[in-house]
Amino acid sequence: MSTRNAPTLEDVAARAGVSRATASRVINADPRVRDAARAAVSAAVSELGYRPNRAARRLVTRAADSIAVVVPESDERVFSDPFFSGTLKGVTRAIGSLPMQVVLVMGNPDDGDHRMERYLRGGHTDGAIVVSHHQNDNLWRVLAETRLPSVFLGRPYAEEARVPYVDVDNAAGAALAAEHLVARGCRRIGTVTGPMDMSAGQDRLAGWKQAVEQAGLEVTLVEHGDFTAAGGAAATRRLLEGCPDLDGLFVASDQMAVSAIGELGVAGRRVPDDVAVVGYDDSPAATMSRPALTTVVNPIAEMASCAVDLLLRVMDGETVEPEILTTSLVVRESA
Amino acid sequence: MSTRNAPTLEDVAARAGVSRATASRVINADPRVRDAARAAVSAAVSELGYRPNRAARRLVTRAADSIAVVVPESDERVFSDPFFSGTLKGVTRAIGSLPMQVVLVMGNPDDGDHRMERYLRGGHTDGAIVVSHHQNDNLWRVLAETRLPSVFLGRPYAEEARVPYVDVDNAAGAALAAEHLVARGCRRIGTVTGPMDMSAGQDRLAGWKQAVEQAGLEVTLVEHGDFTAAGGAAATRRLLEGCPDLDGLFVASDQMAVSAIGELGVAGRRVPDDVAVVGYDDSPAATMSRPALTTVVNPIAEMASCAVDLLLRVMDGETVEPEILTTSLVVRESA
DNA sequence: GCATTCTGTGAGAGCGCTCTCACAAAGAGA
DNA sequence: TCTCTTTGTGAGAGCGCTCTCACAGAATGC
Repeated sequence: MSTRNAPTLEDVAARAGVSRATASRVINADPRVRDAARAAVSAAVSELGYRPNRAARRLVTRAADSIAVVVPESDERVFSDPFFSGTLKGVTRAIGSLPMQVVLVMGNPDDGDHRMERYLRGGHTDGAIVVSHHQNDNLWRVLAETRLPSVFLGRPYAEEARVPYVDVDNAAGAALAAEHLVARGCRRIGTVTGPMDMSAGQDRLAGWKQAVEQAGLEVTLVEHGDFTAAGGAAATRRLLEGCPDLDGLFVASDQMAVSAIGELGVAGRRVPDDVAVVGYDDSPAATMSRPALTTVVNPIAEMASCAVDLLLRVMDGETVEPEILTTSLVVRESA
Repeated sequence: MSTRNAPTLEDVAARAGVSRATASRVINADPRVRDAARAAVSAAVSELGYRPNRAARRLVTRAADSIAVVVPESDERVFSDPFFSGTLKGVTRAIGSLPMQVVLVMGNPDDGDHRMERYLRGGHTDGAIVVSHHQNDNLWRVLAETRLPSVFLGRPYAEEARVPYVDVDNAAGAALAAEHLVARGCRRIGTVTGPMDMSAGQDRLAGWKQAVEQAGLEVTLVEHGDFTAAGGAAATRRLLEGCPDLDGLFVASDQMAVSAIGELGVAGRRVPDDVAVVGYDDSPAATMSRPALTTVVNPIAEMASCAVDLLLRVMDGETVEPEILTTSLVVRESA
C-alpha cells in the first residue's frame, strides 16, 4: 500500500491478485468477471477499507456531481418559510436517484465578504438553481460571467437578464384571487403585497390591481409586506388604519395571510364575515389555519422539478426557453 | 481548444502564450508572475469562459471538499424544527471560509430503498455529521463499515458504537429544570419526554427523574412526546387527564413546550400561576412564546462548531475523544 | 569581473481512476 | 481437426490539474 495514505484501487488489485482493470470492474458491477476474482476483490475491498476516490473517478467519467440551490435570504428565513422547504424537497425529489448532491447555499448575497458570490465563482458545483432572487443581488450577472449553468426559479427581476427560468403565472393567480373576492361581493378590497424587489411581489400586485380595476373598484388599498409573518401583520395593521371598513383582502403569501387573519382578529374583525381573505401558496399552513385559508395554488414541487429538468438540459449544452406554469384557486373558509 | 468541450487550462495557456504552469499560477494567485503574463492569462480566462475542473484539482491537491450533515428525519421535520436549522447554520458557520461544501442528507434511513445508506456508502462526501440519530437506524454501523470519517451530534444510542460524538449533558440540564420547579414550590411535577429511541430523550428523562426523586416527589407523571408540536400537545393532554392538579411541567423541547402551554391554556390552566413550565433548547420560539419560556440552554451553535472541529480532526486521521458540553437554565416567565 | 542569489518560467511527472484495446483461453460450429 | 466466436483479463493511455525541479536571465555582492 502506498505509504500511509488511503488504499487505492491499485492496492486492492494487488491484494486480490488481479489487475487494476478487473478490480475496477468489480467495484462498478461489471458482469464479465469470474466469480472467484469477484470474491477476491470484494474481500480485499473490505479488508483494506477501500473507498473509491471520487475526484479521480469524476475526472475520467466527466459526470456532473452537484448542483447548488442558491437562496439569497438569511438562514432564519430559509428555515421558517415553507416555500423554501417545499422547493428544496422538490429539487431533492427531482434529482431522485441521480448520483448528484444538492448543496444548499444561503445567505445575504451582498453581505460584506461576498461569500455567496465567491462560492458561485469558485466553481464548486456544476449548476445552480436560484430561488429567491431580488432586484439588487447581482446573482444573474455573476452567473452569466462564470457561465455556470443556472436556472432561476421565479423570473429574474432584471429585464435584460437572459437566463432560463421557470415561473408561475403570478399575475393570473393574483387576478383569480381578486376576482373571487369581487364575485363574493367585496367592495373595498385591499392587498398585502410581497416584497417589491422580487418579480413575484410585483406580478401578484399587478394581477390584483388589474382584476380590481376591471371590477370598477378602487386600487388604492395597497400595503407592502415582505413575505414574513411579522411583515404581513404590520401591513395588515396599516391597511386597517387607513381603511377600517375593508371587506376583502388578498395577501401575497400564506404565511403573511395567516398572520393577517390573526391581526384582523385582534382588531375585532371576523373572517370571512367581515373581511374575506385570500392567501397565496397553498402551503400546509393554509389548511391548518383557522379559518382554513382560501388560497392560490403555487405548484412548488412542480416548479422545482421543472427547474431541475431545465438545469440538466442546460448542463447538457442545450438552449432552453423559460417555462411558465399555471395556477388555480382553492376555495376554503376564509373567502 | 479540445473539440467541443469545456476549455482546459491547456487552452488558456495556449491562448495567453504561456505554459500551463504559469496559467495555473495566475489562477491560483501565485505572486511570482510577471504582470504582462498575468494579464494575458486573465484575459484568456474570461474570453474562453474557463472554469477549473474541480475533480482534476482535487485529485492532485487531495483536499476534502464536502461533508454531509445527515439527518434521519423526514424533510417535514427537518424544516419545521428549529433545532435542525440551528445545527445546519452552526455547521455552515463553522466550516466558515474553508473551501468545503455542506450537503444536507435527510430522510428516513430505513425507507424502503435505503437511499440514505446508499448515499453514505457511495462515498460522495469526505465526512459526515449525524444529527438526529435514533435507536433503530443502523447509521453508526454503516458509517463504521465504510470507514467514512464521522461525528455524531448527540451521543449514539448504542453503547457499543465507538464513534466520536459531541453531546450536551442532557441529564444535568433536565435536572436543572426539575430543580427549578422544585425550588419554586411545585409538588406534582410532570414531564413530557422526547422520543425514547434517542439518547437525548432518555437522558433528559433520567435527569428529571433523578432531581424529582431527590426532592422526595413522585416520578410517575411521565408522558412520551416526539419533539413535535403535535406530539407535545397530545402528551400534555394525557398528563392533564391523569393528574388534573399538575403544578409543574418539564417539557423536553421548546417546540413541545410552546404547544404544551397552548394546551394548558385550552384546559383553563394559567402559566406559570397554575402550572409552571420549563422547556429545553432555548430556541428563538422561547422568547417569542407568551409567556416567555423558562428553558434549558442547548448550545446548538457551539455543538455544531465542536462537531465540525472533531470531524476535521478525524478526517486528518486523528483519534478523538467525545466532547460533552454543559448547559444552564434561562429563567423567563413560564416558571 | 566572477560567483552568488533571486525571479519568472516551462517541462514533465503523477494524482487514482475508467475504458479501450489486444489477447489468451475456452467453447462452438464446420 | 481447424476456424470462429465468446469470455475474462491485463496493459496502458489519458482525464485536467498542481507542483517539483531545472534553468535562463536579471540583480546583487565581493
